[in-house]
Amino acid sequence: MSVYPQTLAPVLDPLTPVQREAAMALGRVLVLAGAGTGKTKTLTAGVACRIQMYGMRPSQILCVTFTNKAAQEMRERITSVLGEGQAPFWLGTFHGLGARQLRAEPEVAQLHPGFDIRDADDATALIRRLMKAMDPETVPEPDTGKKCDVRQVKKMGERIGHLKENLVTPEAAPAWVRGLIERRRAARQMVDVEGWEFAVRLYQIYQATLREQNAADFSDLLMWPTLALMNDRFYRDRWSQRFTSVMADEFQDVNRAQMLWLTYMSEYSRELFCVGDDSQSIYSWRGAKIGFIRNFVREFDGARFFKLEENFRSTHHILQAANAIIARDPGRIPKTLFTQKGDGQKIEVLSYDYASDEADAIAAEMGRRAAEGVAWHDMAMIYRINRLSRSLEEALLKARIPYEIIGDVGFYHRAVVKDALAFLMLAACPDSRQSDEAFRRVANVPRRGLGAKALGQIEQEAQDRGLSLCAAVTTATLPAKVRDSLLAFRETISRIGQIPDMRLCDRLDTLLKETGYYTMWREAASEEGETALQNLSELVGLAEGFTRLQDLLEHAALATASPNERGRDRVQLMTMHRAKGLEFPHVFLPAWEETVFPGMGERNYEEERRLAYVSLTRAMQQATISSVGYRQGVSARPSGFIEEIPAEHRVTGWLRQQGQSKKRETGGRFRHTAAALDAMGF
DNA sequence: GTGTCCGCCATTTTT
DNA sequence: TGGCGGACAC
Repeated sequence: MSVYPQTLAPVLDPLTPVQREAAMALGRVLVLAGAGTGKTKTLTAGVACRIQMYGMRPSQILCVTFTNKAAQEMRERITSVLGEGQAPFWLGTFHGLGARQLRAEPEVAQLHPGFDIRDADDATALIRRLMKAMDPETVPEPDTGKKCDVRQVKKMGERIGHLKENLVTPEAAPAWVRGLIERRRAARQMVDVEGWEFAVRLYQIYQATLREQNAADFSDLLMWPTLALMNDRFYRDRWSQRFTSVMADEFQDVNRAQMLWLTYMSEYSRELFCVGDDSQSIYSWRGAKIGFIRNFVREFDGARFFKLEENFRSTHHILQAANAIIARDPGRIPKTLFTQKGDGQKIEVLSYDYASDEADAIAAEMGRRAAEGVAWHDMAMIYRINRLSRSLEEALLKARIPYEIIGDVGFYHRAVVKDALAFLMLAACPDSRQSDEAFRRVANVPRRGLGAKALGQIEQEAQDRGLSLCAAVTTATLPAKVRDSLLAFRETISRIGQIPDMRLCDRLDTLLKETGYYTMWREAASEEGETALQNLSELVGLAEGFTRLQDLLEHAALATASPNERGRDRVQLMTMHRAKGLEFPHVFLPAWEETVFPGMGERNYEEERRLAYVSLTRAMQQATISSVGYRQGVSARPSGFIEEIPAEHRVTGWLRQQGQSKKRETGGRFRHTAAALDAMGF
């Protein structure tokens, strides 16, 4: 056993030998951490070792995660172990750290200090607008025949994102796409040539517009620093010499830009510590490249490799089921989870006639378990697609079971909140093009008679005279009524914007008051208006914590979680993707049917398999899989994944089954507990 | 020109 | 079930 300083005992003593060795390892390190094997714990210990054992300063450690939640958790853990101020200064999400790096030298993205960060919604809105503005005939019309419907906009947004993930600038895009088309053709794959060519043109206009507005989208935050690291030796030296160690969480999910960023940032130190699990790679559709984790050891000569296989979460049957399913994932790094917990319960496999039966039965069983003392929040329903939550929700409502759907629109993405921030933005710089999008958003809220025509006039005027939209209002040719109301609006906004020494939150409150925004919602006198007002007061309260507008805006763009208190005692509902990283004693997995799960098309079959692995390994004590014979009027058959679970680890019917449904006797294979039937009123 | 109603359509979504 | 685009009426 290795020797380590006494101060590290609280961190290292509780670790397993492999975890400890991994945490203490230096150089290029890959820790393959199976589900529930203490990934975060090991990473945290790694940070602690670097500081306490190897004498690195917290300011010299770069530690990156994907989610704010993970970053926050790490920060808390490190602080609790090493003390206040000991967490790395450069600890955050890829986007958060990229933003920080870009703020330091915005010129690498051809931006100016104080640039704006556009979230996904903003970017989509901009793309939609630009697509509409482009010659409509050049917009590719797929099967639907619609001009530029949501799907088309989404697809184009994805393509632009794809280009950026691959570090393709607008200038380089035409050649790159030509290459892509060639490659696909050579591989005899279908290529949407016209669509891609359109995407390139759109990308160029989109990026030019962002630049004009001094704004960066999410992908920019990483693409431009990475390009600078790649192409500018001095930039690279400057940045990589800052860090004696670079550490990454959820490494299986990194895309090309992120991988290169990590590589360059650690070029000087040659210290790159990555933790992840290739079996939990479920974001390929967002650009994640599973190859980076699978080829890590080959890629970096002399890299050290550790495998964490002892699971501290689930019981034996659950792990065996998960192991059996993931064992068939081709190309995986072999890994077998084991536990010292007991056998536990076998996986329950159930089938029903209809989706409503399934939902009712799950609700009833949840009620039963709650009656036996299981807390509501210790039970979760995890499904493949959001659409399924509706029927499940209905059943829970009917059974009066408290539930919470994880994955609703985050607080900062709500329209009201974005409106409010737009007022602030507009007030801060009405005469800058940077606030053009803010103007578009709220100039007509509440209604000031500004429609497409009038906006067109303003746009024209702004274009001709090089003004911001807000400034162009003064001289644009507009109907008198519209002009007057907009001028009044403009006056209000800039007056409040210029009040000196006003706190951000007070300014916001005043803006909302005087622009009639509060009144609009109050007069709506609807439930929606009610929550809007609540959100607004919440936002005003939140703004108290910020001095600079830019900080509030950045926080709003990069943060997602609602500031609401979480963890009330409710059953948790979420998608499989959302469930990654979480754990629940009781997990229900409905709709394991072919075409639902695995989803349609065999293209991403391997990833669907990994989703099965992720889903099953969320369960600590009991996992219940179900399927139905008919869903939405069409017959369905059980997911192939079900029979991949060895028979000795699964059982058909509720484990504590007490009786069979009379109603189902004819069907034969449909079973329910007596309690479930009672609850259903049979 | 703008506001409103209707009908169509949906994977997964860490930032 | 809801978000969006498009067709209509003021």
